[in-house]
Amino acid sequence: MKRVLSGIQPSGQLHVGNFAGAIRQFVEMQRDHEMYVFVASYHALTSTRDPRKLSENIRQVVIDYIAFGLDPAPGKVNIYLQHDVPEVTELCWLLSCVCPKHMMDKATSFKDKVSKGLQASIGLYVYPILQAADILSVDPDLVPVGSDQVQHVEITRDLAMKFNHYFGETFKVPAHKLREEAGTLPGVDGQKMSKSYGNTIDPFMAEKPLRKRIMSIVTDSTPVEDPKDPTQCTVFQIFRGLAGANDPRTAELEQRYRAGGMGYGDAKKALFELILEEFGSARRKRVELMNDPGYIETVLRHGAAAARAKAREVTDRARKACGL
RNA sequence: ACGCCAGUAGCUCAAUUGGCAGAGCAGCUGAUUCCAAAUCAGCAGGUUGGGGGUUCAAGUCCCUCCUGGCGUGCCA
Repeated sequence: MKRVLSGIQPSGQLHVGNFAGAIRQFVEMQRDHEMYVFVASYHALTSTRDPRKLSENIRQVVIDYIAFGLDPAPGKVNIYLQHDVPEVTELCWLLSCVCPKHMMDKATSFKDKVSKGLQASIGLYVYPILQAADILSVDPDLVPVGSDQVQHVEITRDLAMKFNHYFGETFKVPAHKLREEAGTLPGVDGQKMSKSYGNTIDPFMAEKPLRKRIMSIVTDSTPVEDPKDPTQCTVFQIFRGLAGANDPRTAELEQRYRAGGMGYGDAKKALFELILEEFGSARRKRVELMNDPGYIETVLRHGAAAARAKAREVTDRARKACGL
């Protein structure tokens, strides 16, 4: 069984774009993979200075992932907090010492963030090394990522190979697995759905605001009676992204677009119903989980124990290899 | 460590010799619309970075601290 590692950012409310883009694939992968999923709490510190909010977000993202269907039962998915595995920071240091500075200078995510006006701490700068440590700490076979993260996995591979070259075979060099980008959804304004654009749809919202949110999706002004091109419509793209391209409901909605006589208001109602249906069990589960903090703690404790056992092995290997 | 510049609504910025803290955008509510967009009407938004002082009156002047940017120096 292949081992898979993935990290998630505790960046506040998740949205249906996250689900279609990544979470759903984790849920599918858990059937036939050994999975390690961690909350990137150290990484989060590169961009937040609000302790209360950070700890809230960390807890919430765990709840939301489980609500979405990640199964934290022993032997299924190991969910843990990054800072519960301090070995990661030691690995980060060992890797830092084989990382040429120019490798970080070239990292596009750093350059992007700085050009957007984010304050550049050393932590943000060496972020890819910490990420390499996350990955290498559990000897994964695969690291599923979006296209924006491919470079970071390449850096991980480079650092692992460099370390192995200098100190002998130590790290398993992981492969990245590009996530299907078909999962990318537009937001209510038609741009890519992203928290930073403020255009997300949160499947856990109360029904009334949720409905309003969906109704506010930007459309063109084609009259009701005219046929419409579904591929040009944000509402349809979101619908298809959530229901699936091969789902009969998607085919039916597509027909109604092409036939004419259906207004965008109806399409939005269909999307609203779809979201309530698809996320109904997640919504209920989330309420249960929020009322059971003890359970979340247990999950995290088990996850941390499993991840830490792996991380110790790897760290021991690395220490010995470099002469410590 | 020292020096210079800056900090006003979520964002970008105004505010005359010290004289009622404002605008644009974003946001929210309503009208309109199949739903949106656009437009119109309305609403909300603030410890002017914190504290102290001068004054009848401080965003504005003085002191101090904090944060950020830039520069110089010092130590390793």
